[in-house]
Amino acid sequence: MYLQSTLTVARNLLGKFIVRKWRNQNIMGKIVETEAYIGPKDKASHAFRGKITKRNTAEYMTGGHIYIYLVYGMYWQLNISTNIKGKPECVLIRALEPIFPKRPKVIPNGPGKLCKFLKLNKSFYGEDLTKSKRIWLATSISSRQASSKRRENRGDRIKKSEIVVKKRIGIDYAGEWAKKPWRFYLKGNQFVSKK
DNA sequence: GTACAGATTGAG
DNA sequence: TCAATCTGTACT
Repeated sequence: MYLQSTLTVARNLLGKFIVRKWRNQNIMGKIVETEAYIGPKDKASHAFRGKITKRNTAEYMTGGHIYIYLVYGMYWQLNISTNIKGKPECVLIRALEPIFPKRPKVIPNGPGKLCKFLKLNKSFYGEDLTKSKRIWLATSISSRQASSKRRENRGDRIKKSEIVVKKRIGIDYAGEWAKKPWRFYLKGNQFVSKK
């Protein structure tokens, strides 16, 4: 799943569910927006030119690990490493559609707010999504909590025509790379970030 | 030790 | 349009 090319994974993640166990309840959201970062060639990647720092080592991990870091001193960014060990590629999760709670205080319609919604912080750095007991991915949701929207919650049924491809956000400094169409989101979904 | 950028956000 | 806010990194 996570070992394929980053662009493929970024696409495949759309419509999947993130489940986060927190205080005896499962916070859930459907992924509606992702971006691909493909180092070392990608200037917008933290691993541009193969740079290895303390901050970005998780990006080099084998697919399925969490790469989380702080930007602007305030906001966490949730990434999932992709491809094999040693390839600094990852997918940034930019927005979720809240499933539970359905009307959260913080709406996860942006990468910073998404981490607030899921109660994520540095303690998740390098977490293995395939093994973790506190956060994992699901392709569909069978829980009662999501039953009212069961029809929309078929995470594995995203059609190609429902995916919009655009250039990435907030990386104008990356020149040519900023124009790459490596941002994916679900057409018409109200929780996709703006700008 | 200091300087400074930064994959954002919400208020104005 | 713009400032808040702070960690990691690259310097001295």
